[in-house]
Amino acid sequence: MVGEQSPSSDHSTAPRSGLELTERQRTVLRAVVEDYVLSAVPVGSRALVDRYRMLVSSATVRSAMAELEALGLLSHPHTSAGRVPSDLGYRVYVESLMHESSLDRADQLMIRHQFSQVQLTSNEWLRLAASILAGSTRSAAVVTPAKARRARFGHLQLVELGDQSRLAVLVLADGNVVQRRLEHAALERLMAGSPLGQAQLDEAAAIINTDAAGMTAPQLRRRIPKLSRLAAHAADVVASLLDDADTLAVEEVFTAGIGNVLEQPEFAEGAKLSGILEVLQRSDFLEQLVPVLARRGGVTVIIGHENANETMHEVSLVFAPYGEPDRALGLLGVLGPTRMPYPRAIPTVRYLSTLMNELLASHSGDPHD
Amino acid sequence: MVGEQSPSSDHSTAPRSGLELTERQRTVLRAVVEDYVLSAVPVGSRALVDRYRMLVSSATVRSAMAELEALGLLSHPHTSAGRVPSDLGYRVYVESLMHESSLDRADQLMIRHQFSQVQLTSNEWLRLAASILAGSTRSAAVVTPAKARRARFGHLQLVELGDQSRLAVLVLADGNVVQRRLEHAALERLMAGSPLGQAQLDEAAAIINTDAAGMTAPQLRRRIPKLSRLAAHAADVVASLLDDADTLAVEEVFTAGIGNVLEQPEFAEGAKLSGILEVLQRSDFLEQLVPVLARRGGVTVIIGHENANETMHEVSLVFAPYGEPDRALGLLGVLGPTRMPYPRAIPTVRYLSTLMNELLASHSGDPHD
DNA sequence: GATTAGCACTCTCACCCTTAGAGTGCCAAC
DNA sequence: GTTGGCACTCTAAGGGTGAGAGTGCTAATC
Repeated sequence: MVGEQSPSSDHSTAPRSGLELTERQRTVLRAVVEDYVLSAVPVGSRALVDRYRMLVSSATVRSAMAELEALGLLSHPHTSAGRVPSDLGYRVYVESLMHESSLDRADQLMIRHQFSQVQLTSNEWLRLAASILAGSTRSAAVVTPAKARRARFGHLQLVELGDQSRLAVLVLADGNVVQRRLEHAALERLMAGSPLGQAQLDEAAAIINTDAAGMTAPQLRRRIPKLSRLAAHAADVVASLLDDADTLAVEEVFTAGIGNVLEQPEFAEGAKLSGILEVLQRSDFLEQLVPVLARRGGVTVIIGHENANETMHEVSLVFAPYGEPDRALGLLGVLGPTRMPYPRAIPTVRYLSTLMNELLASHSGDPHD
Repeated sequence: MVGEQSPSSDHSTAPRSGLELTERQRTVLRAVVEDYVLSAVPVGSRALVDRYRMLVSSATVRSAMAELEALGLLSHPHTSAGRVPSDLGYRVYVESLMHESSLDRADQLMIRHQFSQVQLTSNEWLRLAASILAGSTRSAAVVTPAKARRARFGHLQLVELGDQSRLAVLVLADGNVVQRRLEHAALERLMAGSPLGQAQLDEAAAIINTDAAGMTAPQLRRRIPKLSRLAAHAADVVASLLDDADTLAVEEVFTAGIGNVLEQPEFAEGAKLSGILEVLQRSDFLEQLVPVLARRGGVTVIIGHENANETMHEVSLVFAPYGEPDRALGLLGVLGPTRMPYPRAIPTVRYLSTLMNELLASHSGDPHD
């Protein structure tokens, strides 16, 4: 897996396995990739010369293709078919051949505008992000909410509701909000039947708020014995809410544009995609991706077999983290066939990740769960 | 569109367009439907006699088939192919031919158990419902959150957070919770720079809480001029939160098991499904379904062309509402090819809808948004 | 009168063959 | 190093054929 940081970044930092291509080979490889991405049809030497107005004969291109095939960058569906890029071919293209522009100013504005229309308070903005990504790249998009690897206590509020029940609202350190309606009976029993007023609830919350700042669930549990009865009960509730936040993990995945991928000829038989969708919904797949993406930062491209999961061997991912590594971290990106318009997908993912960073920062810890 | 209420309900209440079938025709139609649902292959007279140990000859079955075809219940892909049920054929089958059993006791327990594992506080339980539905029917499942058609005020709490910002937590009359972090500057400006303490926030909230019970956004807005400056500002925030709750509407749709449908031969070319997925994501489609399902109550089956939307002409829906009509109403159901195992899908959808009703009622208005 | 056996007929599907065309690889010439 | 030429290969599309499944009809049977 190799990625890159920004349009101006040095793509050559990646392990290149000592590949030194001639200028001609580079030109041919680039042309093959770009033609194939557009047409989905294996591309022959003749067609290449015609379409890209090359000043050499098809025979010359043919020999360059043969060299590239020997290097493992192109392959042959069968003897008399044109060439198709291999995963490694796409890799080299992404690393050093692609003309990558940043996103159109107009597109940027349009995207920004759409975000301005929606409240960051709900999950809607993640849905929006997925839908923008999918529309703009014509691939399937995936977005996970930004949350801390380990939920930490931020602030607790116990709210007396009109109907006699209570609501615990827990703001996590990463800005997410978890809430739970408390059973009437349980609390009441603790107080030997005497009804609890908002005042007592506030008192219990205040104890926890000063005591538990930044704590994880186990840390908080260790403190429980030292607390008063009411506060201990509240702490117990909080600890279990923290557990919830931990286990939910990356369960919530927003996808969009699956139809785009279904339309691609490589997935003409729909059954191919069904396994991939399943993997995507399984929490472990994206979860394993989090540390990798976080460490690399910026956009990471994973092409076909580079994917650890075998089911994903026929697709490419273009992903980026957003949020802050030690605070709340989410993922976003697109999934498509390896024959993906990388020069379009990469800047779009990059722009959206920086934009979402920005939104997250400006609303500093805005709840969106 | 015709549905039915419970396993013991009278299916014959539905408009039958005066169809009177002989016993033989009924047997043959039932066999054709059940065979075709399993095999996905047009079924011929001979195969039917063999597989269902009918005590008549294939010629007899043939003439019954011809009669059924004349009635529009079966059709012929081409002259020398077997018969395939028409949408109307499925309709009659669902109405009066199907042996519908309620869900296995074991299945019921398993489903119940899975729900006991998950907090009803988050959207996770809707996701779970979708995933159970999809797994149990091997179709695609769709679940929308239960919410009131028109959001009404329930209870407001303004929370002073540790980091100087504030959180407005609004509990709707239907039990859903909406929240928004308030911009620091805006509130402060109103108070001419003097910092707001929790006491003042509580005061503002208290005014609204006594004043605005059960109000919709426009109703609340009409009251704003009569309120104090701080309370008016709070009311403004609440009104906009109510707006949010209204417009989000059915936007949030949980789907699962799309892969199941992709595996069906009728969707072998994935492109067919892409349009359907799109329609499903469009809010208006499910939204239009809400009143229909609510009015009918119980399970509603919509087969192929019975679907108002043309894109959906090749699929069937088995849907039911859950929640309370005038309070919070959600939808759940499955989507699959018209060749769907109705005797399995219908009881599953029915059981899940009653179960979710039960859960919703026992947690009476439990927040799950 | 319903049921059935028999039979001619129809249509698809799988198979094979053939051909056109695209593309390759190689080699000798430039 | 590049190129034109050429033999070779392989696919994809088209057409023909036969087997098989299924139908509809009719005349005979119960």
